[in-house]
Amino acid sequence: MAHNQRTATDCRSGIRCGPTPMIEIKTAQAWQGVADCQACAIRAMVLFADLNEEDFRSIHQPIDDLLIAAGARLYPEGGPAGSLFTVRTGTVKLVRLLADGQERIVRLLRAGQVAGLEALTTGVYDSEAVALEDTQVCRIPGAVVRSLSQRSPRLHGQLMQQWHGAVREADAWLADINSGPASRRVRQLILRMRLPGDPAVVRLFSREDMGAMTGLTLETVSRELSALARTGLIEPLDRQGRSYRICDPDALALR
Amino acid sequence: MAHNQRTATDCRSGIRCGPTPMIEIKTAQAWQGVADCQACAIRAMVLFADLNEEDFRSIHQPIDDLLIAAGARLYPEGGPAGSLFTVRTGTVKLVRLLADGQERIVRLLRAGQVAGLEALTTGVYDSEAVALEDTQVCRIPGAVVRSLSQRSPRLHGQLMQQWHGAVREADAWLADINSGPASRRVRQLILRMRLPGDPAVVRLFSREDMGAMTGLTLETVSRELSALARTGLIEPLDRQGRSYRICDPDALALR
DNA sequence: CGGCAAATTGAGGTAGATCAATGTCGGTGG
DNA sequence: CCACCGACATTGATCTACCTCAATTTGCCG
Repeated sequence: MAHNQRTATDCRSGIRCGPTPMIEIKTAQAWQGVADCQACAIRAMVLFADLNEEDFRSIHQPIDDLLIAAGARLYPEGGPAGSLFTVRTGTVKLVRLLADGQERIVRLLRAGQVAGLEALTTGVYDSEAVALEDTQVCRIPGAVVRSLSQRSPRLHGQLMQQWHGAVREADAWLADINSGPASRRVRQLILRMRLPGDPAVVRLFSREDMGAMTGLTLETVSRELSALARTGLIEPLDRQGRSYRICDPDALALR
Repeated sequence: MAHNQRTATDCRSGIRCGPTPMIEIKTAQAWQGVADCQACAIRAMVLFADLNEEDFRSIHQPIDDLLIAAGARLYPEGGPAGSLFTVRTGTVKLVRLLADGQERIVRLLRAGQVAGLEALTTGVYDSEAVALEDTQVCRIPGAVVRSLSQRSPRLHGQLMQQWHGAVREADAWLADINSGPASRRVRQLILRMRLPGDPAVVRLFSREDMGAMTGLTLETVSRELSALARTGLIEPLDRQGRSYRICDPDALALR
């Protein structure tokens, strides 16, 4: 692709707090928070899985529960990284701006993953984070995690796993959906975007975003999707091109 | 690129121990080892920078100093990850094998970086690691680092930095040298491969490896290099196409 | 000197980019 | 309720950057 100059969907608004904005969770209330988080989609916020009450008492900064509207930005590339964000529900894209103004989506984060781990080290966000749909996150000050991770071996282990997951994702992103012909890229992307609850269904994104993920133009992505639908490997479930039924997963996985 | 079927340089030999094979470093000798490592290229083995003698006494498994011959493999993709490897000198490529037999280089590791951090979590290597040139590494059992990292806050911090560096590298690999037209990819790769000691000189690799790094064919890489040399942005320093002088860094960096 | 591996260069074909038109959905206002 | 509008997906027609295939060239080593 000879870099298309179009810019991605506008993210005009900053962080927007939803119905339950800025819920402060600290000390005694923290247990409530943990209980909530353990209840929330599977592993979300596992970071704090085994902290004890004393640990929570030592937290002197607020942990906020935020609802990020679709298209809103969690933080900008190069911005000061004060907090990390555990994704509870929804999807976050990590975007890097190229020198020529193009945007490249380097990774997606979903429930249980953490955005902004940079807050633990350099203090500068390496990429922009934007919600792809309405998304719930917990905003945790980096200092909180840094100090707790010294004390709690299991938090320490969870951080390792988060980092490892990020590296794995990044490598897979390159090897799976940014390698080979257009058809393979789109097919791999589809397989990765299956709903955890129902693997026979995918929720996709704007063709522009899908292009920024695969390194293709939006037109090529659209054509490939149409071709897959025509061949019967997938079947549209709506008329906006966002949901598809996967009819033949094995055929999609072919090379 | 419609996936070229050629396979990468053969890595027939396994790990080969060089002139100083299997030097066991433990307990009392460990201090020697640390001293050596601090002397070795800049930050190599910073992982152990601030451990004390008691920490070293608690190491019950051998830490080996290995010399990996160019082309030899440290570990295979999917293999059991028992150890991690700090690179002291040389260059290691991390390779992922695609479904169609193609190989994709997802990252390079140089002095001060660590290969096989997976040994700290899943215990399975996510990618193959192969020395691109004669390379010195320290092989450290994952169990050693796991247990020490509980005790030493600074080792803990060093691990965070290593993970973060890996993610940054992976993202940059995608955004910088796997995006945009062929010329840009090759130029970005050149800029990244400058010698730390002399930023006006680059050491490159086989055109095949460079293709696996950029997602281009070896012919395209060769053509782009020739074009850059013809335009005077770079100048060959040998006749094997491995070393070049960078004449105009700013022009190389252009978009 | 001969043989091999790797780099370079050339000629032609093609996958995907580009430019452009049309179609579809959802919202808004009369 | 319908006409209009803007955003986005789809489809078509060309164009081109890169791949593919293939021939030379170059350097290295026995």
